[in-house]
Amino acid sequence: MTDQREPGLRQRKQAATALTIERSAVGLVQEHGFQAVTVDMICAASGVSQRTFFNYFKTKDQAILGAGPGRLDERRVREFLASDSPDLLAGILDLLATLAPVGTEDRALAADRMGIISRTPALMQKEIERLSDVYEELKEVLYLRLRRSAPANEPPEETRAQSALIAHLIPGILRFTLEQQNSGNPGHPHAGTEQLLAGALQKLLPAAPAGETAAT
Amino acid sequence: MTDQREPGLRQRKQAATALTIERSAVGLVQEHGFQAVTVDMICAASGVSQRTFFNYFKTKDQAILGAGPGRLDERRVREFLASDSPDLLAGILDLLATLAPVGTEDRALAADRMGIISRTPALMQKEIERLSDVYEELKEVLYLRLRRSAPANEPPEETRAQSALIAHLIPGILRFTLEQQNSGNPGHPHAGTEQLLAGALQKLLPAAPAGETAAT
DNA sequence: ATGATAAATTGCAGTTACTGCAATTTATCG
DNA sequence: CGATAAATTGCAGTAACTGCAATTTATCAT
Repeated sequence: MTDQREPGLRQRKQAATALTIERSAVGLVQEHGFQAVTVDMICAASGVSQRTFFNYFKTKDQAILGAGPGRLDERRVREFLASDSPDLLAGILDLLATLAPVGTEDRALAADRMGIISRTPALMQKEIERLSDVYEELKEVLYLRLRRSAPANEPPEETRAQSALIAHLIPGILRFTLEQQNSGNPGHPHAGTEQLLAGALQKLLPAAPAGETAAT
Repeated sequence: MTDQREPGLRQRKQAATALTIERSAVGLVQEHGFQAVTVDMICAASGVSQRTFFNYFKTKDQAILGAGPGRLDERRVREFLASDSPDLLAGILDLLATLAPVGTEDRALAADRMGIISRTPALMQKEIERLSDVYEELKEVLYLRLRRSAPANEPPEETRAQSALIAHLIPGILRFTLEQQNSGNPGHPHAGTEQLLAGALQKLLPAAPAGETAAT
């Protein structure tokens, strides 16, 4: 196991430049719009060479959206798994909210990020794409959670498929809530989404019996 | 109104080269994989200059995935709107199936396309992205259809939101079904998705009453 | 058929994102 | 302080894509 006791001047500097680059990127996008910002502009604003830029971030998008851990927050996951609340959706959204626009760093940056993401369709697209990396994990977590509340006669296979399906549904829901809160009434966060979803799905599905678990 | 009575040698040639390019693209991807195929390769295989390539297709992806009309098939839409089947999901999937991998052209190409798309995650991503253009339309169609079956006391606003939500959900469902039919049992197309969805959503939502339309 | 006209094809140069490699700077540690 | 390894950088190159000006090619009136 490689130790990581002391922060070290080196690491500190590295973290600093990473932050500088991200801030420059977000700032420039705020000022000029996503399209108009080039990597060279970000480099100039950050005082690093283009090559160094790409040492820090694999893509331009990553610098703007933040490196962001491709993992769910452990503590939240545990809470979610332990929770007995029937409102799964809220739990899931909460789970994702932590990592969506936030990295591990400062608040202002995260807020700015959130702003430009929800204001720029192209960026929202990318952000949701970026989030896809988490779905694998979400699927697993979901499976664990679903198994608890699943009836005994339900084959694990089905529960698994359901987890996968729900995980796939999440980006859409996310996108929808973002879109809603962006256009029209910017007041309430994602209140009512569940009701909406409930109503919508009752119409979507053939019979949707409320007490029977399909055992075809 | 600009007339389009005669096909014209010109238009014919144009359609031909478009097809040639698409076929070359798909063929090359089949042979070398998506990553390894460059625009220049496609151009060489099609006997056109790179500039011409980009006159026909805005992006490399478009050549591989097909230009595909960003619109739903009129006839199908009408059928869908007229239908009384409670199985909305099936209807929607059917609606989308027509345009998903198919353009207006030949079968073999469409089949090959379908193959490489479902085999290449990156391409599936792009394909679903490409489909997003249709969601606006789908949302509208959905609204029209939903309004019919909606209870009288439901505000149109809510129906509208529901349509939007469902439209956003579709890519996820599509992705799921593709994933399912790709891995594991390649037998049945998208059978059981509805049951799965029903089960999953009963768990997703808080109470999900089966007779009441939420009127918060 | 023939030449004028407009459209399509092409070449060329340029921009932007991104990569590999080799050289140089810089932090770290004995 | 000097050796070592890591980070930064420059440079050259690839690949997608765009604009513009020149050229080819289909179309159409004569």
